[in-house]
Amino acid sequence: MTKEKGKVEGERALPPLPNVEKYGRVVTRFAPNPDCVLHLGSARAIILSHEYARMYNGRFILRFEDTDPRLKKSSLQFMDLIREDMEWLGCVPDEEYIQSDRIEIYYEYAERLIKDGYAYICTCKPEESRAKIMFGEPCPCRELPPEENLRRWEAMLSGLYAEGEAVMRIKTDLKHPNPAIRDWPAFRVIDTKKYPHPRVGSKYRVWPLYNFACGIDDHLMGITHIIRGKEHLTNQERQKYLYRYLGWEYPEAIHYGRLKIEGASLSKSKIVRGVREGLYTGWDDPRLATFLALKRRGIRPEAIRRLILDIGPRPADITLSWDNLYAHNRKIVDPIADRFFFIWDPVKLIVDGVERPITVNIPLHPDHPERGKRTFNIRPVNGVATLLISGRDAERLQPGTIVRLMELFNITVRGVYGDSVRASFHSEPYIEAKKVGAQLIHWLPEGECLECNVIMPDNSIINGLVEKSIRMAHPDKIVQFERFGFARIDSLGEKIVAYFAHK
RNA sequence: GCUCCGGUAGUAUAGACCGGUCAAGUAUUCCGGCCUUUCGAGCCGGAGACCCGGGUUCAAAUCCCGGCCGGAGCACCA
Repeated sequence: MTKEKGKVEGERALPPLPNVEKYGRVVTRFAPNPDCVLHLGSARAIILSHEYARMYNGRFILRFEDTDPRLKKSSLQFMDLIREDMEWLGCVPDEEYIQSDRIEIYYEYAERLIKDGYAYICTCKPEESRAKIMFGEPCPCRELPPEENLRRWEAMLSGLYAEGEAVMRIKTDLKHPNPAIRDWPAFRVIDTKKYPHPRVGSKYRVWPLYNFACGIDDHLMGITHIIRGKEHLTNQERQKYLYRYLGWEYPEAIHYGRLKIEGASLSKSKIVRGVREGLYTGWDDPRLATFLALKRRGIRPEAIRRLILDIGPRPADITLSWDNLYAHNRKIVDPIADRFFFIWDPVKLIVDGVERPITVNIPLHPDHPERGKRTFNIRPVNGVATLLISGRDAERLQPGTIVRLMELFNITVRGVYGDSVRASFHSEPYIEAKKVGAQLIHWLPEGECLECNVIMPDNSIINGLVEKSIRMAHPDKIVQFERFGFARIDSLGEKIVAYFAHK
């Protein structure tokens, strides 16, 4: 093993995959149930699987596991949204499969296992078989000869059993110390007249369970390295029986720990329910940790990728801090975000002693003057200029202090009169402000600004005004509102709408 | 209750398989300084961690045992 874990530009290299040399080519997969949009919780499986495939010049497969038309119903809409999410993330699969297309394949293997005496059709009441298994005792069905089981299987397929009346189980070890491993269920009956599958309707009424479909597919698709959460550890044990009976070798499996992010729920059912009930504004509600929400807030996919690479595949449970994501994103976004003045909670600033009109040009980016400038015009009336400053700054202006209006001039604060702040022109050069250590604040000329709503991560709205040059931007652009934070321009209509990313 | 998996600074991660070079590295966060016409970025410095108790050993973050804490599974869900 190499001692140097080559670090590229602050990006952590992933630890090597086990036994790569055993396989001709690394093949990984991401296998979601399309019953929700993707979120940060899925990021680890997707990005790690994709990254490892890329690292070893292998293949990355997307497999939709839509085998529950009843409880965890999938939908075509989610399949499309998942594909879009993955493309946005930069994890485009080399191949795509959908399990509801492969039902007949699963049937073939089911039959083979029954014939070989490794599986049986159990027609006991669900509670009864559960109890027997807990005690490690066989039910009468388990002892039936393969021919009888085959007959029952045919009956299952032809619709002779209703929901709950028959289930196919894989024989394992009834004395296994972990009851979860004992004779696990592989197929059940679903009344698809009542619960039609979104893709294949009521074509099938016998549906494979997770361990069967997943186990068969991982082998058939040549998956060499399975990367998934450690909640699947017992599933691995279950599936190993399947592999033994079929004479297959189980792939390498990496089980990473549970990922949480402070303050956000990564539960798919809660997200789906919340959106359906109108608790959230949609899949991209800023309070959610869905990729759609992160995207809308101006989090770049590359930041998510770096975060996940940072975290790696270790099995310890972790709770991420948003700061961690923001730090990555800031590094990506800071060099490209144009700067604008945004005044929240605006307060009038009336400055006297301004003898002539002034036009100032301020670079769109302090480090990249070549990118252009924005222009402001101040037209004093009888030596009095009316500007706007943020309420938070206004509160802190003590009478008598000198303050620099960024890129404009220095003022001496007189005091607050009514709802406006009064001040007098002090001097123009920046050096004067520097000499006295004056505070720098940003401003807008009255009449040269547009209304702007910034949607915050908690879905609250900050009302304010933004300079008219914001029209130079376009929707989806990430900008920095100086002394406020980074935000993504959402729309440039009558009223400007932006989503706050982070400081 | 049963089965399994974890526990390094506020957060995340390296080191653990193959004990010493780890009085523990890195990123972020926080604090201070420099720089800068942003409370942004950059640069420099600082603070901050091996869950606890035993054992093995010349030597333990690393191996073993016990405890504590956290998580997952025990569905005719995935």
